[in-house]
Amino acid sequence: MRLIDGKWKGVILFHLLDGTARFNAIRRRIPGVTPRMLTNQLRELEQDGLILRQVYAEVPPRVEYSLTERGRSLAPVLEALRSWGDANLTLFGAAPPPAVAAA
Amino acid sequence: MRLIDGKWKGVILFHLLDGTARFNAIRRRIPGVTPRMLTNQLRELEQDGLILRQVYAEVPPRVEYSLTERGRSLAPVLEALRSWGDANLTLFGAAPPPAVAAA
DNA sequence: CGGTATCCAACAAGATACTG
DNA sequence: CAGTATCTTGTTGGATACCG
Repeated sequence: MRLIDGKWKGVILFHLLDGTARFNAIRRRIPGVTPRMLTNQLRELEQDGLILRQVYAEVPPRVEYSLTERGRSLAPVLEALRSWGDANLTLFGAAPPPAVAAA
Repeated sequence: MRLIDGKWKGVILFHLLDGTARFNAIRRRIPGVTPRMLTNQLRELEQDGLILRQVYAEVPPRVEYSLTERGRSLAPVLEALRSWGDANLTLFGAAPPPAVAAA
C-alpha cells in the first residue's frame, strides 16, 4: 500500500502503463497536479524501483519516465483498481470515464 | 484510491474478507492500531458503503463488522494488492508472510 | 466491550514564484 | 523543458486517558 499511496502515485503509474512519457506530458495528463508534487512523487516512485528516469543531455532538456519491470508487475493491481473505479464512481457524483477516448 | 487510502483501510478490508469480526478482534489482528484510528477508519469505510456495522443491544455490548456487497466487490483489488505484496516485500526488509498459518 | 475526548507532532499537499 | 525554492495549510496519525 505504501508504494502506491497518496493522491497521485496511482494515476501516475496508471498513465505510464501506456508507455514512456515526459514530465510535462504526464503533467498535462493529470489535471491539478503541481510541478512540485509531480517531482516528489516521481522521485519516490523511482526510489521504490517502480519507474525509470532517463535524462537526455540535450537542449532543450528531455527527461523520460517509464515503468521498470517491477512497475509493470503492478499492472494487475492498477487494472483491478481502475475497473473497480469505473464501475463504482457514479456513486460519488463523478462523471463516468469515456469508454474510449472521444473522437 | 481515496476509499482504501490511509495506513489502515487496506488491511481492515482485507481481514474482513475472512468474514464478520468484532471490534477488538480486528484490533488484535492489526498490531499497532489505536482504538481511535480503528474507529475512525471503520466509520469512514461505513460511510463509503464498504462495510456494515451491526450493533447488538446486549450486555456486554457486541458490535460486528462485515463487508457490504460493495465491499466484497473490492476482493479482486485486495487480492491483487496482497499477491503483489507477498511477491515483493522482501525488498523492503520485511519478513515474508506465512504461506499458511503456522500449525 | 467498544468505544470517546483531548492534545499534539508529522507529513502530505497546495500556492506561488523563480531558474538552468 | 523540467524542474526548484519557499511558505502555508489541512489532514493523518499517534499518545494518553477516560466512559457507558
